[in-house]
Amino acid sequence: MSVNLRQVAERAGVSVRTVSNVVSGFALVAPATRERVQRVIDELGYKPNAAARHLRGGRSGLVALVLPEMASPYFGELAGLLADRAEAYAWTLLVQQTGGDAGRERELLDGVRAQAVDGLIMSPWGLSPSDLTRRPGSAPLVLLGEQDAGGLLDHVAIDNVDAATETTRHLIATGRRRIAAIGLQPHLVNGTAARRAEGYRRALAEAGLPALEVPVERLHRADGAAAMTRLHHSGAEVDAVFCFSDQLALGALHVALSRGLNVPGDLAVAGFDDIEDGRFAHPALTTIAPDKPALADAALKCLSDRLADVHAEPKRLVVAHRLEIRASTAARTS
Amino acid sequence: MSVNLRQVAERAGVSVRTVSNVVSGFALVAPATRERVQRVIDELGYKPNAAARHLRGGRSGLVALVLPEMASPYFGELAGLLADRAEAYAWTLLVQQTGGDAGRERELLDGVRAQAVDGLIMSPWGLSPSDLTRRPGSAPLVLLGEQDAGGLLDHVAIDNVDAATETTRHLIATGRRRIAAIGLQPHLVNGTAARRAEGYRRALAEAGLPALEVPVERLHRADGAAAMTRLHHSGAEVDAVFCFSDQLALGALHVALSRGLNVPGDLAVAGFDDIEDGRFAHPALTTIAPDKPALADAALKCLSDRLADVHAEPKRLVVAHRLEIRASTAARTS
DNA sequence: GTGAAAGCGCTAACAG
DNA sequence: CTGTTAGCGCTTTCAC
Repeated sequence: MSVNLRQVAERAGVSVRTVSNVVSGFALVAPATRERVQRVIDELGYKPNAAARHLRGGRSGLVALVLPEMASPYFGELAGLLADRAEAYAWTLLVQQTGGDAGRERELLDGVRAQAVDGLIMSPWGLSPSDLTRRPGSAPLVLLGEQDAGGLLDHVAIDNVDAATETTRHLIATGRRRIAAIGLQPHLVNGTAARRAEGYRRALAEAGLPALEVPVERLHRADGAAAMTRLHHSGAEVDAVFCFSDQLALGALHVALSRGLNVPGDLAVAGFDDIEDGRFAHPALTTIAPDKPALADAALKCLSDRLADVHAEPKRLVVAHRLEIRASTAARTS
Repeated sequence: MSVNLRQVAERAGVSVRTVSNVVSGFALVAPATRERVQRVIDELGYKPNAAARHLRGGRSGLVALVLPEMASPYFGELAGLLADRAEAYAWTLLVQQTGGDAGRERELLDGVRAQAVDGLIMSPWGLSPSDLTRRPGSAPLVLLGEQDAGGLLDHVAIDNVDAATETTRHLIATGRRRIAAIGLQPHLVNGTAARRAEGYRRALAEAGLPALEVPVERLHRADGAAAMTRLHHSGAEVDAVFCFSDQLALGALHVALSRGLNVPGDLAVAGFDDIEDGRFAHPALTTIAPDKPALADAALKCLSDRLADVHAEPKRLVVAHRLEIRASTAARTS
């Protein structure tokens, strides 16, 4: 078994209290004592027991990250950033996947783990904001994504309406007139797709252009491909598609290229999220680039603030985004 | 604060022992008592305290996943599979990133967290197998990837030499004669790239063809792009590139297409890992598809077996792979 | 500056 | 079948 405080204390000829002081570094200890104790700690390879600290102090040093899926490039990047930056708060990240399922989200929110972590960072798809406010006493929760919970929950996100408006305006500015949107998810309560659709419609309305919206089941490449195929079969003449995620856009792009379309000549394609794939696609994908490091920092900071003051006013943090214009939406040279 | 055993016991008019029995379900409890206690548990919303259980029982229900980076599609997919399947073992996954850095790997392996988890699943890049065997008493470790630790460590992997041989033979069979390999990492002790290079050389030797190896710094798309650019500038005439990861291949593909090359007409491109990107690239990427679900299952099973018997003989588990032939290496129609 | 001891919530050995 | 209780390793209050 591993070494404990008492063994270190005995060996160093001091009490456990003193060893504890040396380890935590807070209380005053005579320099000579401190050095002697430290030597014994190194010698014995003493490591404080996390379970005992947790039990005693009520803090585990663990933060749960609850995501629809880690394999998605967007969430993968975000998880990586969060894991790295969590270190500044002495937190370790624990990841749990929901598949976007409401039942599973509920389960993870109410489960044993939710009480054993210092906080949760979650990107809900299935649960509505009002569902999310109804939770028995588990750890503080910070949401990723715009969630209209009537100011009752902390959340961090970009301004999706604005980003979508900007993207659609860009497509219009490059001379496109028949612009389809791929990515509405009518079956989800999650408002992100709805907000992007709102921005899309707004820009089209400004220009007096008609909207053409193609719903999808999920947000994978295959869904983008299927939507593009449906769009094609519908006979709709389209000169641009705005996809609500880069994955959808890459799927759509794949189908367009396979059908022999010239992108951006015949069809412009824009995405959302700025995943690495999109930068190396051919043509490279125009996209909305959220400031992901800022998003990760904001989420952690928000959680940290909440822990410091449980009764503070819930925050709504908006992080920056940037329209990243690449080859897939270049203006037609006609 | 939250409810504990004692409060449930008092309310139900039984001892903590009985409540504990009801919760764990192991010991015998009279049906009437069980029901009464269960009702109080539900009423009070009692949830067992993970810290106390951990302290008492020595098991945290946590498994650390130590990876170079979560944002990489391959590791993202694997992490997702592991997180899902860990549930069958009642484990929650905790993820830590190393960036492939040896110091960081050491740190995570020896740190406090490594003692507070039931086990670790790790994909080492910086530490050599012999480094990995030198560990003070932390939790059991299962390695991902072929690690020649002289049979001292549990590890699960595909047969990299075989997979690379197969891929190279395929390129030769489609009529390619000047086949470059992109992805050696001479600065890393990790043997994976070396094994793939071995398979590549073997197949070339069989056919009496020369090898042309391009090293890379890391395994991102940008590195593949840089390698392809260097290859081009070197003036080497090449009709196929075998990249040791799909990310490298996608970077190389991007550069090739940007230079106006026809893929697969002028140049065949093959990758490794079967990430979703590759399937939707244009042309779709030929690749080695490891059986990732099997890999995840094997790693968890291996860890579970190790926990059950600390002194069992270390295992070397080999999971299946399949050469997935797609458009990027189609035979030339000349 | 340092020691003694209580107690966080749980499990399981011991008693009945 | 159920009650009582020691103790997992740590922090911290209280004494000295």
